[in-house]
Amino acid sequence: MSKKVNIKTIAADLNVSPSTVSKALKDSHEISEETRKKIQAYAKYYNYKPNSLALSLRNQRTMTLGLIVPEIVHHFFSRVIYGVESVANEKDYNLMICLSKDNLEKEKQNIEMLTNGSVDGLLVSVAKETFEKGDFSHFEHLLEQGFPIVFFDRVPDNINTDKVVVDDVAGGYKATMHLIENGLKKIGILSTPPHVTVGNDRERGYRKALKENKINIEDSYTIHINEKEDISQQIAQLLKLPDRPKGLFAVNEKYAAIALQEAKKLDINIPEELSVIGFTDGYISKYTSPTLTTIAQHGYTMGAKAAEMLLNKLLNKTDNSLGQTYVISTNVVKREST
Amino acid sequence: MSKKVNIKTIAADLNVSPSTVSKALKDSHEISEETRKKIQAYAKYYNYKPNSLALSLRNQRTMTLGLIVPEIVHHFFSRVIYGVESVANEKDYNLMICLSKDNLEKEKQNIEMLTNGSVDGLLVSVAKETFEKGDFSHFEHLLEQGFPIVFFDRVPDNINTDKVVVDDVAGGYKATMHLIENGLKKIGILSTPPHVTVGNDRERGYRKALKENKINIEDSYTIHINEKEDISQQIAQLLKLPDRPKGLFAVNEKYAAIALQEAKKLDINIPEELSVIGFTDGYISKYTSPTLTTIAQHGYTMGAKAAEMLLNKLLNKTDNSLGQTYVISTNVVKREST
DNA sequence: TTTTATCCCGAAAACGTTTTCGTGTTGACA
DNA sequence: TGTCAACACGAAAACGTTTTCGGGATAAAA
Repeated sequence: MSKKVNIKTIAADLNVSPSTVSKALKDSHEISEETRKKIQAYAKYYNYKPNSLALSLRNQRTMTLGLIVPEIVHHFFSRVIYGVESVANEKDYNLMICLSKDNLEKEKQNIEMLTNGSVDGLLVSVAKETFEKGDFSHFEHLLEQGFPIVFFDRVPDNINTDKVVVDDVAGGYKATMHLIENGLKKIGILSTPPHVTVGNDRERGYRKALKENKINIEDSYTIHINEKEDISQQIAQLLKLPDRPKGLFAVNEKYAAIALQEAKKLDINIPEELSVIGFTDGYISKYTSPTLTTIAQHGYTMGAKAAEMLLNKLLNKTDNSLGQTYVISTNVVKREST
Repeated sequence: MSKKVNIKTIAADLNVSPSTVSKALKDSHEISEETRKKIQAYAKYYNYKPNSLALSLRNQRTMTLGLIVPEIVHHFFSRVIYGVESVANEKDYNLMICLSKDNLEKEKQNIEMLTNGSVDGLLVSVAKETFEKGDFSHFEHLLEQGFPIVFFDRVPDNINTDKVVVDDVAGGYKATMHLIENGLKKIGILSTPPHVTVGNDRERGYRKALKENKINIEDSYTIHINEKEDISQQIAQLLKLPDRPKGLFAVNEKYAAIALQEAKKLDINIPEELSVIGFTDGYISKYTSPTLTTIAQHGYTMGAKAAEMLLNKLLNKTDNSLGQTYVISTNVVKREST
């Protein structure tokens, strides 16, 4: 069990001062070649590595970014993390990932933890509960202090800060247009309850597309899924309508996949009798049968962009760019279900 | 933009010494009630929070755990992370998550980063490339220094250390037995190349089950998928065999899902003409049609257990438990595909 | 021989904490 | 009035770095 060395122990062992060791290790010209070589050899042999805590304390920066996501067991967020990690690593920044579990209290705890010196900046996607309760005080507090922070995907509406989002309205519009362009007119939507902004926005896009094409909006074609109850059954109801839709836009991948399953049970052929389009570039879509056409959300890009914005704030001290919003555009990924 | 306060600024503002402030904030009896109240009120008002860097440096522990995973865009690892996070949080530990991207060099970098004081202990699932190249020196080094570390899932074989794994051989055995118990005799396997240990182990379980039931092992029924080429096609070949198997064990979820797709293309009814069983409690299995029977791998449990073992090492200084291995058992989750 | 420049190196402060050990003041008591 | 305990607080060291500044030694120049 070889002991852990640090600058002071090296200094003691070699009968020099800590300052000399520090300088020697950075190839300072102040140190004679002889001592320099000696110290470097010793450091290498004993595998000296500077303590990052001490460095952070001294330099007043940690070279790590904080990342708060509601969930990690979710393909989209995994992609985001991947994107963040890639650009952070390129600039020698590390990541500290925390889960809020869509819980306000946990989110506050995370914020507190991370902002007590552990990280230089923060990337956050806000918890559902935070939206429901409308309590953004923890973020406002941070912004007052000028703490660098960038929101992504689920962003607070009425806070003026940097954010990167996907254009959900346009996404819903594109999805619906895709169905319309395939000659469909009777188009249903599987959406979320109205307080979930992403679902709501996508639904707005859906309505916009229908209106523009002068298609009547049939109320019974809109289902607001209640996740507390049996999802399959709610979807089946739509499919059992006497005059059921020929096209179906699901605001997320899960609803789309379940719709596929239910259609199969009811012997509805896809895409001949029913076209289905989902949302999110997830895991599932590629492996359902038929494979699912979806709207790609570009999680990787979103993470990368958010990290880039944050790093810009950290590196260019010129804080002119206040309250920028970057919008990631979506696109249709055509597969077998339409 | 309210300034950030710390003990020294509080001390200066209140005309007391830093030590007094520190003690007052911890309700020390050494401090008079009057000063104590005053300091606490001030701290609360200015929202003082101790700097965790300084604390870590001082206490020589960071209260954070390092976690290195090969991939995050993978449902199984997401579950593991979730498990780790849950037990770590319960003990007031934080998480620092790094991705090795199945890359040896990146793994080494991560190790370096994390072990320079940033974390108190390490949880790691080893990168594929590390196995291929057989270079475990970075881990051995750490173990020599007595650095607390627990491996999970993909663990080095010839290093004596703490690990938690799933019993892959037994899993493969159970999967095959499930098919046999359904009356099947002609059973194929979709496996990985032999150097991937998990695939290899599962295949061993498969062979064991066949042997025990005196079923002849048909070589053409074993496919070692080469991921560099078209996976669908390789699987289709097996299904196009004149005397094709009636049961199919896929060593991971992806292969199983693709097999389903290919079977559909060939108009093979599932499960009537072909039963398929996968491995891993992933995302996909629930949303394919038919839904997939799989072997549940219990990622959450694995993460939780690994974290528990590591925390035990950290908290109970009694380091008697050297080289423990905890095995997580698998079980069949029956769905529609069998 | 004295001045000056150059070369090497060390002391000390700083980052923000905690904790041990003093120490000055007060009041009680002999 | 002198002694002693109790009380309330401060100084300093420590965690592991980096950096500024100063200074001793040597050699070259005056």
